[in-house]
Amino acid sequence: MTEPLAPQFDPQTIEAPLYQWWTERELYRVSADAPGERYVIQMPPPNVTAVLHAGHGLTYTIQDVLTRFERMRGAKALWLPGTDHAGIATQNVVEKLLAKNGQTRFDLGRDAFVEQVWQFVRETGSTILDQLKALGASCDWSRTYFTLDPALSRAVREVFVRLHEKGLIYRGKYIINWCPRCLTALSNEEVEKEERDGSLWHFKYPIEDGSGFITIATTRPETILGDVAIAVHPTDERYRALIGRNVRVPILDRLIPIVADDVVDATFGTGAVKVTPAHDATDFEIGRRHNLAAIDIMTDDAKISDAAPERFRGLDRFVARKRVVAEFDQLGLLDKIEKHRNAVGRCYRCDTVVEPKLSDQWFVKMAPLAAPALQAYRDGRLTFIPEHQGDNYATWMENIRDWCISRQLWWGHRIPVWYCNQDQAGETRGEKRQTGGCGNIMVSRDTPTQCDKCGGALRQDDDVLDTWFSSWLVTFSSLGWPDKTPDLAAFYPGTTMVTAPEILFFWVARMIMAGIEFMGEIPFSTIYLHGTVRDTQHRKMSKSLGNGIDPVEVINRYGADALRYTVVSGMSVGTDLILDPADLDTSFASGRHFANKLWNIGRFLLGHLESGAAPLASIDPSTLTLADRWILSRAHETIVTATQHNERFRLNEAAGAVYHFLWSDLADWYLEQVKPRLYGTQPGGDTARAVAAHVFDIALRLLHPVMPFVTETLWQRLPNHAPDASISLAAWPVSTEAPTNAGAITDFESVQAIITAVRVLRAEYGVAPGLSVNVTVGDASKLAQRAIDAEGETIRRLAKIESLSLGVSSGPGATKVLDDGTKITVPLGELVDMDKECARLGAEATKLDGLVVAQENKLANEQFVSRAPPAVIEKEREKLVSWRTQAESLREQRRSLGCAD
RNA sequence: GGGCGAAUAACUCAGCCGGUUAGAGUGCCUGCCUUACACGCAGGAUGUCGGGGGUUCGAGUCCCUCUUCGCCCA
Repeated sequence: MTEPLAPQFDPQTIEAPLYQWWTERELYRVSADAPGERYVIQMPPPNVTAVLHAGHGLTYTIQDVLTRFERMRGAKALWLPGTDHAGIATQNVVEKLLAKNGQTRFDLGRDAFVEQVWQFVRETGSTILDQLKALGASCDWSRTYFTLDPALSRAVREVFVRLHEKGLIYRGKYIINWCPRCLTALSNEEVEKEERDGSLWHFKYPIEDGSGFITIATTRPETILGDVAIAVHPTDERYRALIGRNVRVPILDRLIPIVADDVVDATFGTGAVKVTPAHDATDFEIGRRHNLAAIDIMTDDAKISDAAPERFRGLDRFVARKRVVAEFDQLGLLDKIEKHRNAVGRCYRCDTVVEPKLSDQWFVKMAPLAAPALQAYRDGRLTFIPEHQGDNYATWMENIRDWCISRQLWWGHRIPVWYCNQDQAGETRGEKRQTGGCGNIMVSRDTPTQCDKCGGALRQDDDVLDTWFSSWLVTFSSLGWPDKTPDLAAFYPGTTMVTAPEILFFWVARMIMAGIEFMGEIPFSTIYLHGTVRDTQHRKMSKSLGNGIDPVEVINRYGADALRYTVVSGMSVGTDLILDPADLDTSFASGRHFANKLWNIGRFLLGHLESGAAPLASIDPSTLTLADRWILSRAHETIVTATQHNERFRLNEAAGAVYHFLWSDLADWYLEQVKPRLYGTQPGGDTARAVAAHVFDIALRLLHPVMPFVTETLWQRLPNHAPDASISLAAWPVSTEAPTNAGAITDFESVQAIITAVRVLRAEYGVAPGLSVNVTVGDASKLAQRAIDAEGETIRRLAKIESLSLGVSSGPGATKVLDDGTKITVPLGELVDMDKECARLGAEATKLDGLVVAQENKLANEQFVSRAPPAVIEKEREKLVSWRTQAESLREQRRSLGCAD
């Protein structure tokens, strides 16, 4: 793996072979008995049919960074991958394929259809995993699971049976969210609410005795066909006298009562509402309280059913809505139509308007599971990042509702319930199910062959379980549960959960409940909810909007490292990541540029290390130059910063610190300083090589979690480690600041200040880059003198100085005053425009005078001096001294130039 | 309707426990093909820190309020 570096950085040629090398050597495979403290991240399993999108790119990069960081710190780090069978999504994909041939799943039949889905999954299921590999994901692939694997399916059944035994699973008729296109129930979380402009229709219902009308308001007129009552608030004076009387539903000629119920909002509409128990959750509750019938007026595909008068039957719900309105209008009973904004629920998979529908479904009673999960948060055992997400979690837990877990799909874990009856497959959903046989219902871990009561034939429930009913178990089902495996002991509970906030309730909250219920322990202690990838209009990236970014394309163009760095550095805790899908070049510029820079730093440095480098420890400290001591100090500062930020999930700050160290400190300053020693035009080459190799090694390690490919490529070519070692298993750097380096930072900063001052003056007066200048340093502070003593040669070279002398300059020159009052003067002779120079110095002096006055007032303020901490006061005093000195120095320079006041 | 978040340079964003002459990347301007890198080097310009009020010796940072935008829940 150590061919010479190509002159041009080409991520394509290094990344794929490197990943293969990591995989072949099984570097990220973790066994239960591996040494180290456990660190476990469960990968949120992508849908098995998914292809990588920008959101995946973000979340999986973060997870990989954290895993690689902890692995280098010596942890037994496991990032556990898998894929999700994704019931509705996958079934929809295959149904669409069938539709191309004019077929539906019903044409194939259940078994053939499911087999077809399996075949599809086998063909395409590894796509996203391959894409993850291109991203550089260091997961333990040997553990990859699929939620429909036999082992995980066994866990699903075990959980269903256990919950049933505890009385936490029940079957019941409730209003559920029904998708008339997918023909299945949806959980509350699977329904997306969307505010839209709609109408609020006011209809008049005649009172039975002909004494008048009562007017109701509704947003869904078609449901009038299922009306069984009118409800008003019991304290509503307007309607009090009418309670208990009957009204006639005009277009149905149905007589219904007026009832009083607390849930009616007297301020909404007319204060009187129609009650349709079969098509509205609130109405259902009212119906129960008042013993009202529930008339289901819709078929599964949202057409009007036989329960309605013949002229409505078979109409689409929205056609029926118009028809109902028209009929009221004809009868003169349409009071008015108001504009009304209301939230309509839509299927999160196909965007069809969801129909609240009365149906037989399986539910999990959630309150008993939620209580300990809420307690875990209250006790501080769960940490949310950002912190405020915890409140979201708590609110949801406090108001938890039962979970509808049955889905009328074919792709998924079939519900482990068997009915002893004569009814054959076909008309088996909910209310149409007839009970024959002995009526026994069996809930079983195994697949029973006959009724355990009468020995009769059994029929399994047709429905499958909600996809999340398997994914809420993965923190332990992926480790062998319900068996007590060594893996389970070694890797449960995990450590960190990293995911998008939108699946906090879908998945994260439920995993916590499942973990407590079945393992007796929360499954992870930290939940990092990162932001969302959005376009420049802050819209979520989505297929339908066509505003997505394809990470694979980005990787092909700029490399995974560039993608990863851009994503990590652009994302801080609690904020979204905005990228421009129309301009990938610009969006990924920072990562692209940095990867290239790093490559070239490596090319340069490694080119000078071919004959090896001595370990730093073997170098005589007295041979270290100021620059050496400075870069070593900076390296140690960077270690501390990067480590702390990574620990606090501030990955952007950590990456930024290393970026600055590599680019600004190492490349712009240290490598420039060290060149003569490397070239051999100055002595001290061994020391220079040792220091350079040492700090570069540190920087590569610090950067490795974010940019695994470039860092590995360069690191392997560094001397002083085993030839077949991988940086991904190298130790995370530890800061051990050498005492000899004390003060190196301030001293070298003075070197930088002197060089910069000369460069500024050169630029200001347009001195040709090739031309050397003379420089005099006046009023040199001790600091400046030390800097010149230590790095005079560097100053001369980097600022292109012919002669550098201490003392007062003679003749006209251009001057810069440093923070400590040191005057840097370039005598430029006739090049200097005296008026301009006087004005420039004057402007700077004036600006400083302002600062000085403000600072004097501050320090004269009794309140400040008595109340501010001593350290702050000391700092402010130093500032005042510095500003005064500078101002004085500038004025002095003006006098010497003979500037007019 | 309830809850939460955001508003800082032209753009995308940092700024952590209140004390910096308010930073980075990109873009822009000037000059450089200095044999690691033009995906580069050197220098530069640009800010009522959304408005108003308050707390404090001191506010981009804390509190209140208004405006605008976004998210979640009903």
